[in-house]
Order: sequence, then structure tokens, then C-alpha cells
Amino acid sequence: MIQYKNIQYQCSMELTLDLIGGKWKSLILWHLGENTLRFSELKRTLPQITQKMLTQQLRDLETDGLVHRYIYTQIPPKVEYSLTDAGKSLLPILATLCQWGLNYANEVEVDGKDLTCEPSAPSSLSQ
Amino acid sequence: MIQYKNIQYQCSMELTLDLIGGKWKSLILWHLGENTLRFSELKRTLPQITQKMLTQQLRDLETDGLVHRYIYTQIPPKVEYSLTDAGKSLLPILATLCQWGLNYANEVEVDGKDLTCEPSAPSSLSQ
DNA sequence: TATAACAGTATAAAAAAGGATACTACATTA
DNA sequence: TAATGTAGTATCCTTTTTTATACTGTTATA
Repeated sequence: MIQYKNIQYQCSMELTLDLIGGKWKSLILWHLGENTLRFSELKRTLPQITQKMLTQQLRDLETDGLVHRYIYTQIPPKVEYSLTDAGKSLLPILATLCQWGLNYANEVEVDGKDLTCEPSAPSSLSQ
Repeated sequence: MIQYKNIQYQCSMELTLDLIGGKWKSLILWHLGENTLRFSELKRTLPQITQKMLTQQLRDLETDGLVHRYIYTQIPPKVEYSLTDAGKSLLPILATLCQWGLNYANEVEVDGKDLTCEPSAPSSLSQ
């Protein structure tokens, strides 16, 4: 039994899935990878996410100590996001999840060759 | 890009998390482990789950080819659940997720020593 | 002067996930 | 005869998650 944020988990796996589950978190972590990305760069990397969701998920990840947020006191604003050490320690696991899904897709389904486990466009055009 | 059940995934990791995400699926898979369990045994192993959710999640897992369902034509009914090969191939990944959560909990938080990555009570009293 | 870029916030709504309760049929047990 | 165990369904309801849309203030650019 484990407790985090007033939630009781029977198993630490549940905690892990709370931290990286949902529609966006793992994708954000994955795309951050080893890079530092600005808010707008992340937004462009995940075109389907709304601004609100991106903000919300980044706040959660920051609160959970997986993502670091650095605010440049500039105008117009500049905010950079990067993985903390805890966040980076998730990368191999995310890679495993990705690889398993790939195998699953290739064995069970066939819609979609050319799958990749790399973040699609590691655009590192920081300003 | 990959498609499964009319859902488009940008990355196969999203697919994986759809298959094992949610409140119960990973826990069910984990508790099945190498055992075969009857519906009521699973229910007792996860006391908090409702009958509806257990049925629903097991159906999903079956549809996705992760769990096998064997019906004995008896009265009262007897139905046994076990992992398929695809399901078993997830076990190492679940163990990794569990272990990561354990480390995270020990480093970030402290509420809850004696965490375990073993299914709490591997009760294998099949009738 | 109007527009775009930046990093958001606010509000409402829709969709998905999860939960509570009652019910089924049949056989065995008390 | 009534209660219990089996593996569920059916219905309704609540909570959580996700989406859509409009809006903020400042600066640089066209």
C-alpha cells in the first residue's frame, strides 16, 4: 500500500500509470526526451493538443517532479521545458512501452507500417 | 502513424497505454500473472472493483488478445481467465513500471514502506 | 495602424470512465 | 424452505477527462 497526493495505491504500478497515463503525458515526456523545448515548440510538435491541455499536463508533470520549467523574464514571454532526472529515468520505460506496442501492432494488426519509436520531429530550433 | 479499432495513434506507445491504461487493466494483468483465476477469485483479489468493471475490463482484455477466457459448461457457472502469450509478454513491462514507481515513491515521497511488486496474495485455490 | 507571436487563463460543454444498485438462472447447502 | 454461490446484465448516476472557444497583455513586425 502506498499513498501519494491523498490517493491510495495498492501497487506502485498504479502510481506510475497515474504519473504517465492519460492521453498526453507520456507523449510530452517522450517528445521532450533529451531536448529542451519551449511551450510553442511542444504545441507544434503535438498539433492535436489544446493549449489548455498542454498547460495542464505540463503543470502536473512539473508538480510530480518529472519536468522542469524555466521562465525567462522577457517580453514576449519565453518558457522552456525539460525533463528532470526523474523524468529522464522514464525514457527507457517509455521506449519499452513503445516497442511492445510496435510488436503488438505488427503481430495483431497490420494497419501502419513505418512505425517509429522516435519522437517524430526532434526540432531543436530554440531561439 | 498507426491505427487500431478506428483510433489513430501517432506513436505505438499510445496504443500500449490504451491497452493497459485505466484504473484496472494493468492490475488485472498483474494479478493474473502466471496463474489462472476464476472470475470470483479475481473479484476477491481486487475487492474495490465492481462486478461491472471487472467484466468490462476482462472483455476488453480478451478482445485485445491479452487474456484468455475459458467457460466450463457447468451450473453454477465456472469461467477461468488466464494470460495469452501476448499478455504474458507484458509482465516484464509491468514489473518495470512497478519498480519505477517504487523508486519514485522512495525518492520523492516516504508514505509507504514495505511496497511490493508482487501481486499481494497469489491465492491459487482453484476448485 | 493592424497583425502576429508568445504563454498562457477562463468558462462552458461534451465525452469518457467509473460506480451503485438491482436483477437474472440454476444448483447446492443449511 | 430459504439462503448462498456462481458469472454475469441492465439501468441509472456521478466523476473525471478532454475539448472548444474566447480572452489577456506586451512586443516586434509588416
